[in-house]
Amino acid sequence: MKLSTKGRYAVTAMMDLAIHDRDGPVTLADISNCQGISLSYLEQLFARLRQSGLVEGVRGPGGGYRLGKPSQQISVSDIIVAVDESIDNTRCKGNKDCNKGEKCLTHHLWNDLSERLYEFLDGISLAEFIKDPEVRKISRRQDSTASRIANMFPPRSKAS
Amino acid sequence: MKLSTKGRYAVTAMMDLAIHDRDGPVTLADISNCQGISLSYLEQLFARLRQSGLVEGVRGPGGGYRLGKPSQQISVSDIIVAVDESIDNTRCKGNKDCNKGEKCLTHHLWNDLSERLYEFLDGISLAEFIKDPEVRKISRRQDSTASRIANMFPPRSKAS
DNA sequence: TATAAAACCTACTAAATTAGTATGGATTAT
DNA sequence: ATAATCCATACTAATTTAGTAGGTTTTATA
Repeated sequence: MKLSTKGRYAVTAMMDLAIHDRDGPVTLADISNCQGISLSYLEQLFARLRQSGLVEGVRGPGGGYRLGKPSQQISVSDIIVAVDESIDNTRCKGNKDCNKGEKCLTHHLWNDLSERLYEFLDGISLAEFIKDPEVRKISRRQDSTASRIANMFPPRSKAS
Repeated sequence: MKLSTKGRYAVTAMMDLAIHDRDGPVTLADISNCQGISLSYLEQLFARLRQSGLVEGVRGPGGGYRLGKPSQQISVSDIIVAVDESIDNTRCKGNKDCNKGEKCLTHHLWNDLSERLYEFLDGISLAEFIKDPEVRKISRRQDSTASRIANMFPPRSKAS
């Protein structure tokens, strides 16, 4: 279990999808503008998310990405595991056979901790976030057609 | 809250100190040998840990590092915060004033998540790990004089 | 008191990861 | 046909992680 800005980008992008789930697909250009992440980098992240079945892409105009399954079934762990590579954290995987005895003891303890952390984040689903009162406000403000049209004239700050 | 191999090194090194707490100070050379981390890198990490009061150094022969406070009072969060720099994760700190409205909403949600994670890891102390049955076995095996002498003739693999 | 073990300190370099750029193709609504 | 969008690959830049090198200071102990 690793947690870096890369994972944060993926999680916040997925939150975005969850928030607008009923408004139809969200384009990466939107997320890029809204969250200040480069478009191509997002594409790389979403390639992974797609491979893991967490999102599905819709091609062509009006397309974008939408969640690959209900937000209740997508956990924070799922997202992080999808984008961060495996990390193979100790060689011996906590089997404590990598250097007989003490050397591996701390690896074993670390693996226990890592496992607890994973389970903790696995217990938090995307669905929890869209229940946030702030989210409901935003979400209500944008009916699907309005947001669709708005998406066609994005603010275009400077994020390519 | 960030979680990288750097944080892992610090946590496992601290576990080492906690395990051998009653055996007198543990040298960085030992940890370097046992865990395969370079000595100088450990020195850098321990400089931080010392600044945070999590460890105290004992100079001279027979010296090393020991815990700066009881293992019950040192949480995993404490350790990670000490070594990983702040990460200033979103500019606006979840105040949602960094770009009026939606842009910041996901930041806000991320901060909530980050906070929950922090609290989770803050609830796990070093003391919990040394209760592990494997640990007690190792710990019992090494009385203080034996380990002291052993430390003077380290295995010296290749870690400088 | 000389010696060596260790912490402590600083500057530099190497490796890995994260992030971004560039370019083009494939699909599809309009 | 056009343009919006996903999709894919290759490359570069920036940042972080990790290690190297060279010291100094402190201190137990022979």
